Amino acid sequence: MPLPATEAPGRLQAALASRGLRLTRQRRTILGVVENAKQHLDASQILRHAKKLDPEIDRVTVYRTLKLLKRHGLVDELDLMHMQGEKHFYERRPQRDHIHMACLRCGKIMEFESDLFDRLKGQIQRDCRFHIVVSRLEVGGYCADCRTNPSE
Amino acid sequence: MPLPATEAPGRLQAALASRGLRLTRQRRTILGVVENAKQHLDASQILRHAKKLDPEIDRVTVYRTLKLLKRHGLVDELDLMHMQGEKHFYERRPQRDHIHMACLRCGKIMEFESDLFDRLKGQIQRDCRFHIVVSRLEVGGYCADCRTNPSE
DNA sequence: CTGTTAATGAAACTGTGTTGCAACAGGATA
DNA sequence: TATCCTGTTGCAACACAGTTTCATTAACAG
Repeated sequence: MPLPATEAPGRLQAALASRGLRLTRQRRTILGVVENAKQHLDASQILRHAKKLDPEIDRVTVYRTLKLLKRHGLVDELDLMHMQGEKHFYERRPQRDHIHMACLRCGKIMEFESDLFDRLKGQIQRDCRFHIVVSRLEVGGYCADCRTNPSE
Repeated sequence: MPLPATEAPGRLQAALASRGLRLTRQRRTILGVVENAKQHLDASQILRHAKKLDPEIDRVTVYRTLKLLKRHGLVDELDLMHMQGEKHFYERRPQRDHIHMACLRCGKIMEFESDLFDRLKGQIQRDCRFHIVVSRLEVGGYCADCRTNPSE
């Protein structure tokens, strides 16, 4: 469940256009799907949603568009600890990075922002003289519900 | 490049045995390969190394053994930011978690331990009442060498 | 409107990882 | 050391995410 979108819709479209990339019908559709998603979607889910809006869209176009968005830093790719096979999930890159927590029992995905995380990234950049472009912190474990109701 | 192993060799074998799992010839071979690896290896590299020691070994056995080690928390699975396709890399689980930094230009993988990382995980466990079983922090960006010698 | 050029769709292909099953071997027991 | 039970192996076939090739189509600049 991505954190609530606090920015105007169409931000991805605007970002692509400002980089001189062609805004095709298919790209608009896929961008809309990613932008308005209520959960993290994988490529095949994105294709399924996009096909409802435009039945002609092909899965290759979905893969190519996701690759493009990733390369431009407009979406982040997640593994969510590979709980459901090897697929990848996508979300619009947020203003502030967050951590993904995956419950190994109920499969729920939670997000968490933390100053410590921001400070840790600052430390990496300083101490290792490493310029961070993308970061991903995922943890697997057991959520509060599954710890208190292990019988359910 | 995994941090230097500070423990006696054969730790993985001992750990498997203590859990009552069968120590077959093939498992000994694969455990040895993982334990003595100088870099992070993926499944096909582990198979190649294992085949040199035991040409009869099958790739399916490698996959099954890695799955077993992962399930028992004896090895960690890494993605290393998917810089070389979708394969996974493996390393013996260290006493203390570390961060993996992948240079997007030269492909080098660096490791880094940090108190802030330990504190961040503590915060997650407390604030989210989430019991962490496995964690993975990977960052992609540009290393010191590639920042100072962008022309090479 | 037109031309250039990038994007698309369709099919075939890669490569990683999995499954079903008959044959085999670890290791506990006597 | 021989025997048995049961987990493990090897093989072949499979599943599936993601990529490549290339002919066709459509953005959008002029």
